[in-house]
Amino acid sequence: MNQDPLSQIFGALADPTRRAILAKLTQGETTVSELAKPFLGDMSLPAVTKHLKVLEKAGLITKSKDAQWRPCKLNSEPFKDVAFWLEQYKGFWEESFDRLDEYLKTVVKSKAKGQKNGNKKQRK
Amino acid sequence: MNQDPLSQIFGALADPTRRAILAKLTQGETTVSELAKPFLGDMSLPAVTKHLKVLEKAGLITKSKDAQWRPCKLNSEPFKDVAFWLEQYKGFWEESFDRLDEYLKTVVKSKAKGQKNGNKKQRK
DNA sequence: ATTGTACTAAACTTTCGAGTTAATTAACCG
DNA sequence: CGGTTAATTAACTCGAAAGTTTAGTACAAT
Repeated sequence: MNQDPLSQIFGALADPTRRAILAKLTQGETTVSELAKPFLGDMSLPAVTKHLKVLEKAGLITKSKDAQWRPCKLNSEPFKDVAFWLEQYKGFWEESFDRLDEYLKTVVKSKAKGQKNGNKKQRK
Repeated sequence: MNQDPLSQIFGALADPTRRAILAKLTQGETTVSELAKPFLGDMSLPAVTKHLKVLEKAGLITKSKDAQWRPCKLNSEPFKDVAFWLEQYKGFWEESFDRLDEYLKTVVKSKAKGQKNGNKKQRK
């Protein structure tokens, strides 16, 4: 896995089991075995432990200690990071005001290139 | 890779090269070699082609044909999917109004369990 | 002390992702 | 046609991710 924060976060989210765990945690803190229950038909407990470790390394959850239990809870920061990253694209899908603007920019760019390369076939 | 849409999307986003490509595409449609330029010091052209294929399979971009060029453009749907998924957690990080509510729920739950299992040591 | 419960660690297998180089297709140009 | 540019395909390496089983740690209850 790439080690930059966003890559770790997205990497952690790219698994339905881990997303299901996160969804469960929106209902509040729970232990590892509680979180594992829905998946024990499909995979072993150590597998779930590993998923939790991935989520933890991405900062999405935090584990604490309570006797032999390891209650897990959600962490908000990575979600904010994703939201912040998404912001960059909000403008993109929410309108097409600046479509014309973008189009004009690419036209200007290829015109400039055209003069440099003679009359070879150009894009646009 | 897991094949459900969200996993493919998040998987595609879990790589800085691919996110850089997406960022570039917010400035408008471009060809493969244009997109590849910033990375040709770090990796080969086929590597970039592969990244584009991952983005395409996730639905994040679309390739078209223009003579020997393959102009790529952004697709909004997957971004919407991510935004929609994130919504589920917005409430979680934006306030702690219902923290007390959640706390009370877990207390009620463990009390009920306590009465079923006698006086064995319980969480909370 | 011993047993039971909650969880983790270690060792291993298997699959898959990310990169490589070399060859190939496809389109244009002279 | 022959050459160039744009991009992909094929075949391969390498490492890491995701799962397994087995064993080990830590704490509590009896």
